[in-house]
Amino acid sequence: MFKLSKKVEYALIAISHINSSNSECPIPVSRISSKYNIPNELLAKILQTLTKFDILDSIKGPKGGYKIKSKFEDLSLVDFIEILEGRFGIADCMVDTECNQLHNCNIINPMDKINSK
Amino acid sequence: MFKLSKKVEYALIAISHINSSNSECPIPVSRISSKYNIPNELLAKILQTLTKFDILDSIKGPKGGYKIKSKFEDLSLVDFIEILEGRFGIADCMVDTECNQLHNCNIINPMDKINSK
DNA sequence: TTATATACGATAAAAAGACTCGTATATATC
DNA sequence: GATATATACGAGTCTTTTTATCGTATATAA
Repeated sequence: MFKLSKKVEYALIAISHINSSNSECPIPVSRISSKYNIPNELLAKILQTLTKFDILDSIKGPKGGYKIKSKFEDLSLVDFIEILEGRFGIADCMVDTECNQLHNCNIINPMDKINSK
Repeated sequence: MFKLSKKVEYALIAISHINSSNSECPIPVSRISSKYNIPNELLAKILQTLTKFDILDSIKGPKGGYKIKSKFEDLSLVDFIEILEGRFGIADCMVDTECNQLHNCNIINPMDKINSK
C-alpha cells in the first residue's frame, strides 16, 4: 500500500536514464530494459504513454528510440503518476460521483482527528 | 493507487462510530456492519487487530462489543495504517533488504528533480 | 442452558497489477 | 526495393494482492 507501482517505478528509471545520457541519439527501449532488467514490452508501453503526454519524443525505425521532450521540471509527481495510473484520491468518494456510505461520511473527520499531518 | 484500503477505510468508519457514540455500552460489530454495509466477518477481524494494538477494548458475550481504549490522538495516521497493512515504503528498496536494480538507483533522484513537493 | 458476542485460522472469490503476444507501421541502411 | 530495427497498440494471460467468507472455538450475560 502506498507503494509506487511498477509502471511509475519503471518510468522514473527510464526517464532518468534517458535524461542523464546527454547524447543527441535517441535511446531504444531495448537498451533500457536490458540494463535494468525491465520487461521490454511493458516498458515500451509505458514509454508510449509518456510520449502521448509529451514527456518523451519517439523516433521510429533503426537508430530510433526515445528522447526527452518537455523539460519536466514543471511536472508535479502527482501529475506524473496520474498520467500512468489515472486520477487518484485517497478514498473512492473523492473520485466517484457518489458516496455509497449513506452520507455517514466520517472518514475525513477522524483522519483529521487522528493526525492532520 | 494511493487509495486507502478497505481495511483502513472500515477501521476509520468503525472507530469514528464507536467514538462518537459516547454511551458506556460497548458496541457490537453487527451494529456497525449493518449500518454502514460492511461485511460483518471482515469488520470483526479488523476490530480484533485494533484490539490487539490497544486501540479498542473488547467485551465478550451478550451486551459485549467494542469500546475505545486509548485516546488515539497521539497515534499518527501512518502508525494506524501500518497496524493494519504492515510497514510501507514508497518503493521496495526502502523496505526490503536489498535493491534489485543493480545499484543503479535513480528513483529518489529524479523524484526530487520532478518535484520536491 | 441458551443466545449473543468476540477470536482466529483457513480458504475462496474478486480485483488489480504485471507481463506477454500478435500484428501493424515507420524508416535508416544496404 | 528489401531487410532489419524501431515504435504503436489492442487483446489476452499470468500472478499477486485485496476483499470476503466459512468453520470452529471460547467467553459470558441472562
